[in-house]
Amino acid sequence: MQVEALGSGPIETTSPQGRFAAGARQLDGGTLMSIRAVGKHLFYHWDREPILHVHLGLFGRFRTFREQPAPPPSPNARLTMRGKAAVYLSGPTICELLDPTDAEAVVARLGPDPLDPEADPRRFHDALGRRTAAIGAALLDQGAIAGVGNIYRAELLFLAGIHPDRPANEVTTAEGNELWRRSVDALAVGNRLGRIVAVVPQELGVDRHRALSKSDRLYVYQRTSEPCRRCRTAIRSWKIGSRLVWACPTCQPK
DNA sequence: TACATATGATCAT
DNA sequence: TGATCCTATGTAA
Repeated sequence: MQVEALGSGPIETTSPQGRFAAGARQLDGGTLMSIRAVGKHLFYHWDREPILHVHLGLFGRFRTFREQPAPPPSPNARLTMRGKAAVYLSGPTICELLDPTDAEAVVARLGPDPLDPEADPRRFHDALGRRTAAIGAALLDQGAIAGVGNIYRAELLFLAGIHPDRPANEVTTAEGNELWRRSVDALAVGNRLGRIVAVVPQELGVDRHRALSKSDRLYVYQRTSEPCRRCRTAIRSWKIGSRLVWACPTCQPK
């Protein structure tokens, strides 16, 4: 957890790359109070405004160094935060400062987050009912459900036995409930383990907590032409929009 | 060294 | 739908 790692003292912030120089100057010397995650969006709350909003996107990455002294940041680090530990951010899609009102506006555009105990799954079901596009597209729409990405999309649809091309509004209530339930479970496991693990432990005799290879942790994602782990049918992949999706044609019939 | 690729999202057309 | 942004990594050449 970055809050604990950085500690309760003032944080020194810089932007070696320069693209967040003004923001880093504004944050410099502040104390980090808490970090809130909503879907893929992160909100850093300090002992003063504004709020730091970060979205890692496809390439973004945090590096945390607890040892003293920390190694120097890469020259293209967007933001460095140095307190008790050093945290370096590179390649984010979003790194900006927001007033609380604007931060709330970002959250308001997001669908329910399965990791949030207060999340209202009815908002997810309503969103599906309003969409005629494929359920495979709806699951990547952060306004329908927050936090699901391309890996979870493929794995959740496999777990729920739904073909990715099915129109979202033709997903039954039972299937929608199953999708939500699986999302809550799978994202919680991922959050706990720090990596995406979709396999159900009772199935396949797999222990989620063991150090499994990536392909051991998943059912369909990037397993094209490999046999389905349940029925041995070859996994297929195709594009929905611009992103590849994977599915078992037998376990997820049209 | 070069290129393809990647757990994402926005903008222009 | 396609181009674009951004960084790191693995594989091919």
